[in-house]
Amino acid sequence: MKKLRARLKLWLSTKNAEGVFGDGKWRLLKAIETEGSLKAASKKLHISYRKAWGDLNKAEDALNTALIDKQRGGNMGGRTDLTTQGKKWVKAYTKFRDDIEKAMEKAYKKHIEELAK
Amino acid sequence: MKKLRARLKLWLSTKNAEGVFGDGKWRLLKAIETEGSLKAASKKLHISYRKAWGDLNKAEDALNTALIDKQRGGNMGGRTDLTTQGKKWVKAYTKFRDDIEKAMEKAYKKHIEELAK
DNA sequence: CGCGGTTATGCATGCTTCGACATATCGCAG
DNA sequence: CTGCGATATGTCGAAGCATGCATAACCGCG
Repeated sequence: MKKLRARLKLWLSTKNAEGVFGDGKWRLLKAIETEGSLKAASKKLHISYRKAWGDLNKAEDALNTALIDKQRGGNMGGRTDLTTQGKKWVKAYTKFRDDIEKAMEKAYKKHIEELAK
Repeated sequence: MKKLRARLKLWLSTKNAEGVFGDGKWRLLKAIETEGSLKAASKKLHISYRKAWGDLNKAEDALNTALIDKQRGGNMGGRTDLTTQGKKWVKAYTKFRDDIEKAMEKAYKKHIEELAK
C-alpha cells in the first residue's frame, strides 16, 4: 500500500439543479478575474471555451445572479470581468473551501494515515 | 436565489490510480457487511452487480489489500463478507467522512449562507 | 468600411462510464 | 449427479459530457 492522498470535490445544489456552483466554476471565476477575458481564462484552465461559456450560463441561471460582466467587440475584441456579486462569491467560496480542505487534512491524519501505512 | 445545499465527494488516490477508495466503495462495503452478499449489496445500492464487482476489484488491486472474503457455490450459492481489514477501512472512513461533513456544514453556515440569502 | 479579437451558439463527433446480457464456474443439498 | 443461487467476466449498446468546428454578432480603430 503506497502513500495515499485525500481529495475532495465540492459543490452547491438546489432542489432542481445539481451543479449550481462548485470547484469548476470557482476556478473559472478566479481565472477570469486575473485574465480579464473568458477566452484567456478557459485556456489557462485547459478547458474548452465552449464549456467555460456554458458553465457560466448555467451558474448564473441557477443562482439567478449576474456573476460576470461581459462585453463583445471593442478595443481588444471584448472583455469579461467579475461583478461585485461575482467577487463576493469567489471570496466566500475560497474561505469555504479552505476550511474544508484543512479539515480534510486533519481528518486524514487522524483516521486514515495509520491504516495506509 | 433559493435554498442551497452543500455537497461533497471524497476519495483517496495514489500516484497512478485515481479512484482507489471513496464514497462509492465505502457504501458498497457497508452494504456487504449488512447484506452478506455482493449481489444483495449491489441491489440495495441500485447499482449493477457488474459495476459493484468491478469496483471492488479495482479497490483491492489499488490498495493491495483483501477487503472482502468471497466464496462462490455452496449452501446459498455463495457469500461475501468483510475481512478484518475491510471492517477497519469502513470504520476509519466513516469517521473520516463524518468529520469532514461536519466541517462542511459549519463552513457553509459561516461563509455561504448569508450570500445565498 | 474592413480588420482583429472576443463573446455567443449550434452541431457532430468522440470518449468515458454504466447498465443490460450472456455465459461460465463453483459447491452444497437432495 | 442435477438443481439452485451466487460469484466471475467478457461484450455491446445507451447516455452523458467535453472537444472541435463552423458561424454570427459585435465594436473600437486605423
